[in-house]
Amino acid sequence: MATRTHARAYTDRTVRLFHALSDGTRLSILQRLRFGERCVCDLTDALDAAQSRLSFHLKVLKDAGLVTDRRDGRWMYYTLNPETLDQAAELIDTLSSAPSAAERKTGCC
Amino acid sequence: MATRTHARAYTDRTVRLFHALSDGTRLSILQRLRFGERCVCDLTDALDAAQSRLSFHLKVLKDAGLVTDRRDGRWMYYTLNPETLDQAAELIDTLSSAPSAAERKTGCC
DNA sequence: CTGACGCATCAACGAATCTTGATTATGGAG
DNA sequence: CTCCATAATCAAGATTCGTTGATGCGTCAG
Repeated sequence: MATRTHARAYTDRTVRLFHALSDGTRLSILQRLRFGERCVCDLTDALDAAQSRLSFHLKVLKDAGLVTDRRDGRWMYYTLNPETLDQAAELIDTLSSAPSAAERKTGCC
Repeated sequence: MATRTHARAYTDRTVRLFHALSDGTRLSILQRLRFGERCVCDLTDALDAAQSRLSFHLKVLKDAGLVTDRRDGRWMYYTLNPETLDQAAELIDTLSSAPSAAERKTGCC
């Protein structure tokens, strides 16, 4: 059933999103990016972390849609993606909200 | 330094919170709990999952503060904890908000 | 008391995740 | 072209996580 597939993809995306937020290094990166665009070298200095480590975490954040990147010469600049953050907040709001009439009718989920 | 310790504990708590949200089974549990209190047996039926598996995930959710439990006879009832969900939403809002004047003054983090 | 039920906990295993150091790819400087 | 800087990717190892089946603990019924 198509809706099943969609539900699956929806869940996968949500899982990836919260997984990306569930790591200290990645949260530190996001905190830094609140102050604006940063290149990887800025972050290695600020967080005192190896370059390959940051590349790894930046990829996780990017795959989750939490950041976007841009190349300028030999530098890669990373920026927060507020859209995805908003979606994350929405997902949480949904969890703490009462089920709709339609949801109550169909039982659940 | 005390503030360092506090910052560490704060980060740990945040990491645990989002980690708890980054699993399909746990998200399904939370979805069910939106409809109200449920015992473990309800959830094993609804999610078609082994009992020990649900116990494991419920513990993760409880340790993160996302649910609370209550014993009634031989049944354990689990309930959503909206406070923690609100905190999660706040954490995300902070990430997507512009840094305060004080934050900009002290550089960052 | 005894047996059954509901659930938590444990041990063991495979899978996923994170870190580190080395290698590769890309772009700019000389 | 050659060399250096920046960053992505890879391989290997350590750690954490999730699942399963077995065991233990508390509670109720008979």
